[in-house]
Amino acid sequence: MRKTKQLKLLLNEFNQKEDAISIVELVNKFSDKMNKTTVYRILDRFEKEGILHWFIDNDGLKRYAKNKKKSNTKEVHPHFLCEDCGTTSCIPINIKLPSIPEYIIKTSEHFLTGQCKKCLS
Amino acid sequence: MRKTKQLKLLLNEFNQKEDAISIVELVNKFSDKMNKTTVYRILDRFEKEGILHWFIDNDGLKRYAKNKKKSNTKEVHPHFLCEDCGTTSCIPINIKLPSIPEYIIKTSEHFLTGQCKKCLS
DNA sequence: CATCTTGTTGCAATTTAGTTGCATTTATAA
DNA sequence: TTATAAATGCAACTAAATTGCAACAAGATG
Repeated sequence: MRKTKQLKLLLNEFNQKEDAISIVELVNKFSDKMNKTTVYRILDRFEKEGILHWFIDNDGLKRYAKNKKKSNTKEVHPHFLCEDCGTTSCIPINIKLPSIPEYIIKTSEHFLTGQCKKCLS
Repeated sequence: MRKTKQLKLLLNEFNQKEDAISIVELVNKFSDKMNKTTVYRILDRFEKEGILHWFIDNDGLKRYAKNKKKSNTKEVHPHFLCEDCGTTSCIPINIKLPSIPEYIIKTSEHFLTGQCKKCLS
């Protein structure tokens, strides 16, 4: 991957905050810095490189978040949307893949909503 | 709710098969029987009546499935997409809401992929 | 340092899911 | 049978995401 200035801007964004960020949010934030197509493509590359992972949130919007360790396997942890502050974040707990009789489970997405610790304190 | 022929067609569809059906699928299947707007609106009514519930699948598509019992509260059970046969279904097990320290959990969506029992046997 | 190669970007056009307003139709209660 | 409110069809619209192609620029090579 070439270190273009657009790539650096996006990478920096994910290094600044831990939250999961929606593509729409990024496209708007950087609308004067880069084309929306570029945002989509860079995020796509980041995912393939194992830097980010993504999931579909409650609204059907795609969100990206940083991986803890570089890996190409999708991380298995819940994603949480706070109804109060609106931030979506990865919950750093290991969810054990549920075992269902007669099924083979390969991937698991867990999406939660409620109130986060910041908004409760 | 009036028993229109469009409503009966859709209701029949959900009575025929247990699987979760995407709106897109229904719009295509009944494109010569009713307008797509009608599909959206009838499904919306079914949900308000507690006949169906919905969730966003892996692709960001809205899917509807029958409720076991009539209720207006969202059911808490995992949804499963079989990679082989492509069907999405409700897994009839009770998922206990995960408890996360310092968080209040209100809703929980669990989306799984893998292979279903039909495809394994 | 200059130049070449190819990965990357911008732009415009397109696709697709989902929504809205309004005129018309139809289920059903009176 | 008729009135009326609910439901439908249609066309236009919004918004997310994708695609093709020409232009650009990172960084490797000489």
